[in-house]
Amino acid sequence: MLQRVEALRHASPEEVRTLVRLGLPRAVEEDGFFFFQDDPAERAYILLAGRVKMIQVTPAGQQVTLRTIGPYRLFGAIGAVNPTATYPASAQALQDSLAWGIASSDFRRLLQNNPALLLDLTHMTTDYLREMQERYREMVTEQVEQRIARVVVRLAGQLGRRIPEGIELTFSRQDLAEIAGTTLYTVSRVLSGWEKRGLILTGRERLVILHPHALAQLAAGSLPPAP
Amino acid sequence: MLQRVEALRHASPEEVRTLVRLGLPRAVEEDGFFFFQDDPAERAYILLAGRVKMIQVTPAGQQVTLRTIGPYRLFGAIGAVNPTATYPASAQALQDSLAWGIASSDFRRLLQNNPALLLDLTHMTTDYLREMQERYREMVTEQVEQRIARVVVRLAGQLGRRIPEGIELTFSRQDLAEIAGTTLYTVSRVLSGWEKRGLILTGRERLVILHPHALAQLAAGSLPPAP
DNA sequence: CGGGAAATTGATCACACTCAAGACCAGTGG
DNA sequence: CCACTGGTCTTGAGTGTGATCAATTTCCCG
Repeated sequence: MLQRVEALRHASPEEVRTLVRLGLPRAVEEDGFFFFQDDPAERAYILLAGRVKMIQVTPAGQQVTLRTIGPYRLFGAIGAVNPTATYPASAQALQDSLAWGIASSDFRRLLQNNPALLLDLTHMTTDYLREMQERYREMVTEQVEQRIARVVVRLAGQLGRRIPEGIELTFSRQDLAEIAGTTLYTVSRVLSGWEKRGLILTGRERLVILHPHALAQLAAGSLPPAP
Repeated sequence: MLQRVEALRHASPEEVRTLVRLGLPRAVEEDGFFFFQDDPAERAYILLAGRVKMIQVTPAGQQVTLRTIGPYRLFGAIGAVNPTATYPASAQALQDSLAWGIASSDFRRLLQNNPALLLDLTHMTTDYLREMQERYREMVTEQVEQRIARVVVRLAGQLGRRIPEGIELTFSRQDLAEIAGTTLYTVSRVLSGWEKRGLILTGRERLVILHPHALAQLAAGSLPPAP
């Protein structure tokens, strides 16, 4: 099962067994938290089932979603590796979720003994860093509609389900707003506009992308926004 | 000289010598580029003198500054390590600058042979990632004045010079605007406001922080913005 | 001095946020 | 089976922040 985790591609079967032995499963129900921002980073997690979002909360209570995690992906690892030894964000379950937790000390020991694994982790980190840099630029320079399009396209690639009509996503307007850095009102208006134009179907906590290509053009800015 | 580079703390003297032998110096004058976004990442650099900004340019020509690099700091390394093998941003000299360039292949070989170095790089990357996540959240949730205050405080810590009156920074309004993700007009207005309030002195491509504490409060949001 | 870039300041405007009211929908219990 | 309830979503109206545009002014350096 853990072989499907891209972070463990270079782990030996024996090391995987060690991880299984040292780690322990942790189930969190919808809206529950695996850990909170600034808590001491005691464990790194591998998500086995469900969906988790990494968020930061401002003093004023506003939520910003940094990314969403799907099955077989690592989370909390930055905190586990970083010298500050605290989590930089909170991890909240979007659905009932199950993860495998590995103590940070075990995780670090594993990395020390296996440079290939450490290299993999570095690649994952730099990939994520690239993405954050891109999203930062997008946040600064692009308008809301384009940003929302980017979010939808990205989520479709990561967590979309193919159905006959197109690609289905299950996110509330609020979820999308927190990811795109806007309000649920704006998201609602934009999605309504797309539906009128025939690009998507919308529903409660659900949307179906009918024309992925058109959405991708919107995201890239090559298609003008609605009139 | 290269011992002062935090990325090489765990390099053996012999490895440092190897780097000196394998690398080559590269001087770039003000406004020149060390490399461009999306170019193949042929070298990683250590800045020896001057100042360099990492930027992304949008299709429309807008510039976003991701970070500024001071002496003895590494840049271009993410591109050199990442599997995509391209630079995620362009590196432009803010002043006449000198850097030591190391071929990516040599850099990767060094990391493979010395896991401690790789670990250091991982720490640097995760630190930077933390910072990007924070700045992303700030960009989404905070108002301009607060963001500009954050930029000024951060730059003061990294590149400020102590002078009798306070801390001196040499950045144009345009520079600050690109870092804070706003326009030079807004930066100008905000700085004028601070000067009227006696928090700073301003000049051409220059500002002096008289009351670091008050600015820090502005950055933290605990001091209300100007009326 | 004079040229040119940097900075200031005013006027205008648009995007998206805020607040408010109500419609819609899904699940629950009588 | 239907009414109720709570949460999600929609839509409208009003507003404010900060971008944009334009016109000077200031400053530095040659």
